[in-house]
Amino acid sequence: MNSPTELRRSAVSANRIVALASRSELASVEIGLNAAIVAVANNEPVALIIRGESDVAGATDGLPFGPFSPREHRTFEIGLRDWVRAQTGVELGYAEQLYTFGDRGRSTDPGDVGPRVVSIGYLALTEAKSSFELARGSWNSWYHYFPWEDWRKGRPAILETVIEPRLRDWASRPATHVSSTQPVSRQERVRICFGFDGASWDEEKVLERFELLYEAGLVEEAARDGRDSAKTWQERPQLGTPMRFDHRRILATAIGRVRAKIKYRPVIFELMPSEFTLYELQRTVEAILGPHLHKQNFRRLVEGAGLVEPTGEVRMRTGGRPAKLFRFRREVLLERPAPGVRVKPGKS
Amino acid sequence: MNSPTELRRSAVSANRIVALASRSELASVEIGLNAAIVAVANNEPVALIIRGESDVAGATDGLPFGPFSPREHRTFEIGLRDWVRAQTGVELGYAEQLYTFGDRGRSTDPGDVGPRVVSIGYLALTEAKSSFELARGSWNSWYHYFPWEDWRKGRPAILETVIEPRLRDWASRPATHVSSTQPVSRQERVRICFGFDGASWDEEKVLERFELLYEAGLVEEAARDGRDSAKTWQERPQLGTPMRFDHRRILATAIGRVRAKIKYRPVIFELMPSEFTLYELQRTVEAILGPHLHKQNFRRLVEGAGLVEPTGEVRMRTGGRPAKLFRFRREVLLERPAPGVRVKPGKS
DNA sequence: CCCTAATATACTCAGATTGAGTATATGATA
DNA sequence: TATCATATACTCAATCTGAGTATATTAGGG
Repeated sequence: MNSPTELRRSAVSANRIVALASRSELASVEIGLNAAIVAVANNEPVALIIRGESDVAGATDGLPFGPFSPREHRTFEIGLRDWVRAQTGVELGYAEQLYTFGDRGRSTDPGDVGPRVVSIGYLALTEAKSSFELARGSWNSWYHYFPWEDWRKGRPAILETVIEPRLRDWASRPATHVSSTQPVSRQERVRICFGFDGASWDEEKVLERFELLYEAGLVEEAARDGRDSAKTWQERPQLGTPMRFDHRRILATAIGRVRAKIKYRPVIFELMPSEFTLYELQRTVEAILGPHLHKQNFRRLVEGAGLVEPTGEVRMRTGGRPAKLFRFRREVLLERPAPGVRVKPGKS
Repeated sequence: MNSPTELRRSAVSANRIVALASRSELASVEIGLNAAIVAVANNEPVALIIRGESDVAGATDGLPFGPFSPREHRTFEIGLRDWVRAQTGVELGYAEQLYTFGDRGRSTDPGDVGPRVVSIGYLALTEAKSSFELARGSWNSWYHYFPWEDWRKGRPAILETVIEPRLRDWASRPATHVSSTQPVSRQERVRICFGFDGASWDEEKVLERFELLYEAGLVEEAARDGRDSAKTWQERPQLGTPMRFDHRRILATAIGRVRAKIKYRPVIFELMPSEFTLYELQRTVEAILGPHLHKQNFRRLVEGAGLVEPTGEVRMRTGGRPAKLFRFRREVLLERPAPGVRVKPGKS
C-alpha cells in the first residue's frame, strides 16, 4: 500500500534550488510531523491521543507529534515511524501523507518572522491493540472531538439543538470581508456542509464542517486564536473536546480521508484482525462511516468484489447461528483497479 | 473550490512545538514550492514548463518553482500565486496541494546535513491562454514527458516495443533488497501498473508507472541520480523527455490527481472557456484521461448530472449541424455531494 | 437547387448494478 | 423442545450503463 519511496532519493538534486534561488529569499523553517493514528476498538473509531500540558485555553489533548530531523531520517515516513514507536510504542502499518500545514499565525506583528513551524500531517491506520501496550497516550473515540459526526444512532441531536440555530444565526450576519475566492454564500455553505434544508449529509466533509464551525467562532480553538466571530457569542457552546494547536483540524482531515479512502482502497483491513466475520467487518466500516448499512447487500458487495475469502472456520457464540470467518484476499489488489468497500448509506 | 484557509491561522500555536521538542533536534530546512500548472490547448493537455540551465544529465525542462518565504506570505497558496504571477504572468485560478517531497538525496555522506530543501508540490488548473501572454516558460504537452500515457490513438506503441520487454527483463532479476513493506513481486507490480497480461490499464496510476520505470533505471533521472539499476542497461532507451530535479515525478503526481479528480469534482471546467459545446467538453476530458469516450453516453451523463446548461446560442461552422453552446452550472455544487464527470473508457 | 458528407442530437434496448425486501439455516437458551 | 437471535441465502423491481440505431441540421460540390 505504501508507494515506493525510492524515487524520492532524487531529491538530492533539489538541493541545487538553493543555488538558483537567491539565498536571501529563503527563510529557514522547522518541520514538525503530526500523526493521526486511527484504529477501531469495540466498534468505536479511535485516535491515539497524547495528553500534554494545557494550552492557554485549557486544551490538553493533542496528536502525537515530533520534529523531523533530516540528520537522522532519510524520509518523512521513516522519521514518523521512528518517533511514533519511541514515543507511544505503536508500530505503524499503513501510513500516508495528509496535508502540509504552514500558515503563519494570525499575529501581524511585522517582527514575527521567528522560528516558524511547518507541520506535515500524516494518517496512519493500525489494528486496535489494548491500551496497556501504549507507552504513552490513549485511544480516544474520535466522536469525542466531533460529536456531530456520529450518526450511528441516527442524526445526532446536537445538530438540531445547538449547531443549526447557531450557524443560521452566524450565516444571517454579513460576512466580514467578501472574498472573490469564496463565491458561495454563508447560508449555502452551511446548508451543504451540514445537510440542512433537505441537503444530503456527506460523511466525507468532516474538515469542511469543522472549518465552518471554526469560522463561525463556535469551537474553542476559534476563541483561543482570538477570532472575532468567537467574541460575538454571549456563551459559546462546547462543541466537542478542543485540542491543542491545530490538531483538531488535522484529525478532521484524517477522518475525512479515511472515510473517502475505504470506498476505493481496501484500507479497512488495516483496522481488522487477520480473521473476522462479515458482520464484524460491517461494524468496523460503520464505525468509520457513521450510518448503518444494509446487511445483506454489504455481504453481497464484499464477497462479490472478491475482497475476502472464507477461512473455513466459524465463530461460535455469536448469539445465533455461527458466523463464517473470513480473511482479506490480498490478491484483489492484483485483480481490480480500485478495490474498496463501495458502500452507500442504507438501512440496517 | 479552494477550502477556506482561515483556520490555518491557528498554526500560530504550533510555534510552541519548538518549546516542547528539544531545540537541538530540529534541523532547519528550506521550503520550496513547485507548481504543476495544467491547461488544455487544442485538445492537447499541457503543463507550464520553464526552461533552465541544463543539469548534469542535460535536462533543461522544469516546473515553475520558487522559495516560500514566511516573511512575505501568510500561506503557501498566497506565496505560490504571487511568484507564479511574477515569474510567468499566469494568474492561477484553481490550486490544490499535491504532496510534500522531502527525501534526502542518496548521498550517504554523513556530513550531508547542509541546507536541505523540502518541496511542496501544487497542482493548478487554468484555461489555456495563448503562449504570447507568458512572461516566461511555455506550454508543453505532458505526453512529451510521459508518451506511454497517451492513449488517444490507441495503445501507445512504445509500451509494446520498449517498455514491456525492458520491464520484464528487470522484473525477472531478483530485487536488490526484499522489503517487508513491499509484499508484491516485481512481476506483479509491472503487470498491474502497465496492464500487461490482460490486466486493465488504470489511467490514474501515472505516478506508480513513473516510479516503476525509475526503479528499473529506465528513465534518465535514474541514471542521473546514480541508481544501480540504471547501470545494468547497455544502452538506455529515451522514455520521454527528462526533467530537472524530481519535477517529472511531481508532474506525474499532478496528472494522476487531475485524472482522478475530474471524476468526482467539476474541475474540468477550470480548463474550459466560459462557453463551449458538449463535444469540446468531451475532447477536453479525453485529453486529460486518454481513451475515447462514448459520445452519446457522455452527453447523457453530463446533461443528466446537471453539470451544464444551454446558453441558448449555437456554434455554427462545426462542419455539420450547429452545436448548442453550454455553460457550467455552478449550482451543482450546491445540489450534489460529488459532482464530476463520472466517465469510464468506452468507444468513440 | 439538390445530393452527399459531416457533425450534432435524440431515442432505444438489453444487461448489470443497486436498494430493499422475504425466507431459511443453525446454535444458544429457557 | 420451543423460542430467540443471529447468520446466510434468495428474490424482485427500479435504476444505471454500455452500446447501438435513427434523425436533424449545416456546408459544400455538382
